[in-house]
Amino acid sequence: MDESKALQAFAALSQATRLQIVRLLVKAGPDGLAAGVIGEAVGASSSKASFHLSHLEQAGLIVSRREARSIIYSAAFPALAGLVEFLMRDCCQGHPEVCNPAVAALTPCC
Amino acid sequence: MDESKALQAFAALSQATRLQIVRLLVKAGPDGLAAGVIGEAVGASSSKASFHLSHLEQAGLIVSRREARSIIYSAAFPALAGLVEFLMRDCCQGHPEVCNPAVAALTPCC
DNA sequence: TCAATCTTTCAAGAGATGTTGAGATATCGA
DNA sequence: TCGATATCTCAACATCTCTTGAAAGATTGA
Repeated sequence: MDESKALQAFAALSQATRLQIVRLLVKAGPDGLAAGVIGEAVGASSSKASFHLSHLEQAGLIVSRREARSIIYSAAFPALAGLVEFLMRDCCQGHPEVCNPAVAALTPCC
Repeated sequence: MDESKALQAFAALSQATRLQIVRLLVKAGPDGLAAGVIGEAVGASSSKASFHLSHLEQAGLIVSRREARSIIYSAAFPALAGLVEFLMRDCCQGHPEVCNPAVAALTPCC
């Protein structure tokens, strides 16, 4: 993950509809959800949902695959992990206690 | 960390100068850096640096304290950890392997 | 092939955001 | 107090982003 990719990812996450979508797909897991289901879940028109889904895919935060008439989107977990790593890189510098909370925040779920 | 706070934080991180500043302060650790030093490090005028530092502080990602004539900014590590936790909340749903990379990304530094 | 379903693309308007330079505010040493 | 240093505030301008509705593209079952 380089700086320009991270910028793009943060920009993608800085919009209410898109953040809702990513969290929905993180919860949905690897199976993902169809575009129409996502749009309905976040209260967006098909055009609006498509616009934001493209934006997120372009940023590398989600991936898509076609399944019959539907397009299924799912979270790009490695990209999300890379984003976290990029943000906290070199965070300790001899003070492990300052970034330990970030690790602690993730461990309960895994 | 609630959704609107997370949105604000991601918006703050979605701008090149601001992302540079946060990473600089993450590396600098709890001691922080003076506004002037930060501005110079990222190649921003005093006005530009001040604008972005305010933005980041308003988003809760950095904190400031006055020290003589300087204002010292430092990373708000708990807020960064909260952001990570918000993004990955409920990520596993029976598939621990999908979010383990995010944890692995942070552990080497601590 | 035809009609139905699901999704994407396009253009235009409204609104939000970043940059700039000048000036204001706060602190300190003489 | 006065001048110097460090930082912030303000307004105007240019630019980017989001939303909307209509139309186009892809896929499937009859």
